[in-house]
Order: sequence, then structure tokens, then C-alpha cells
Amino acid sequence: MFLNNQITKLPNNQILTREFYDRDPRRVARDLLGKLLVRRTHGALVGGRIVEAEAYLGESDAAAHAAAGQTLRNAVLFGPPGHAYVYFIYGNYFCLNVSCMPEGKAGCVLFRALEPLCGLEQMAQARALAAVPQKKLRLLATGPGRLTQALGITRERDNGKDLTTTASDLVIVDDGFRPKHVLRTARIGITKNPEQMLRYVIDGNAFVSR
DNA sequence: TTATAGATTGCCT
DNA sequence: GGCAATCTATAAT
Repeated sequence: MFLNNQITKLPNNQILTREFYDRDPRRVARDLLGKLLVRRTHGALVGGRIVEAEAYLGESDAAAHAAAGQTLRNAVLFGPPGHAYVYFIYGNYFCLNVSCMPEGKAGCVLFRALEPLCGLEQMAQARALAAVPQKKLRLLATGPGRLTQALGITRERDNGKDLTTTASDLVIVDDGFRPKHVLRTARIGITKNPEQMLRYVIDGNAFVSR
């Protein structure tokens, strides 16, 4: 069902604009569900549909990197909206966020899972998987660490990148898809401020983590 | 200068 | 279901 739904073209006019991200991260996270996150390198498209995302707020949110104020590491969060914030976690993985809110105000959305739609081979290769077994498609880009690995996202390569320009090789586009039902749950893996319902998932989608 | 916790994953029992 | 691996930012000595 996924393989015969592959994407071959990405019209530039469907790239989400800076205004889209210039809002409360909770609204942005909700609206990012169903959009496409795609890496385009020498003509090839690699990516899929966003099915899970988490909102991180500013100083009021103890779980957010911005909670302690601006540092060298989290500076992107305080910059203009629509830029990639990539950080290294647990000595092994990168996590991809997009900055929200106007310049000077922190806030972001963490991408947690994709439904793979294009470049499955490249993703499998990037994930060091020998093949793409139908039963294990979830292993390609479900989970924030797997997602970044599948798209080759690193801090050096992508941190601070503007995701709203046609020149960017990493973009988020609207192909018209609208999720039927969205669920809100607690965020995963955090210890501070765990009770807030800031994780957004497409209800019933098989590529949501857990 | 040293210690520790962390927005995870994969392998172990 | 439990836990080690591994790097970095930040807190503690």
C-alpha cells in the first residue's frame, strides 16, 4: 500500500513558508502531521509523511532545551522560525527539530516518525539495513534517531538550515493530505514536565512509535 | 577538572 | 521488560 504511493516530484510552491512556523509550536506540531519531510539530493527524493511530532515550548517548558535560556547549542531555537535545530543525543543519535515562534522567542517541534514514501533503498542503506522487509518498514524512520539516520541528517550538515527556501535540500511540503484523526499524548522519554500532552500522532497510523 | 543526566536504540534475558 | 553504549552540555568539585 505504501510502495505504490511513491512520490516522484516535489513542486516548490508547496514548500511550507516561514509564516507556517511563526506560531505556537503546539499549532505547528498539529499542522505538520500529514506533511512530507523530504531530502532531495541530485534529483533523488528521500523521505515520507510526518506521522508523529512533539511540541517544545520556551522558558516555561522544563523539558525544552530552551528552558535554561540561550546557549551556543540551542541558539537556533531563538532565531527566526523555519530553521532546522539538530542536536546529538545519548552519544549515538541526532534529533531533528524545526524552530517556531518569531525571532527572539524560543520554541520548536521535534520530528519523531515518518511513513516512508520515497527513497526506501537510500533509507535502508543509510540505516545500514541489508534490505527493506515489508514487515519491518517501521524500522526505517520510526523514532527520532532512526528518522535522522534514514535521511542522513547530522548537526554538521543540517543544523541552522533554512527549511523554507526552494534552494534547501531538506524541505517540508504540503501535498494536500489531511489526517482524519489526530491524537494528543504525553511526550516520550522526558523526565521534566512529563504530564503535558504535547505529542501529536496520526491516529491509527502504523508508523507511529510505540 | 571531574561527574552526571539525557527529547534513544538495539540487544539481552 | 531491562540495560549498556556513547557524546555533549551543564553542574559540581
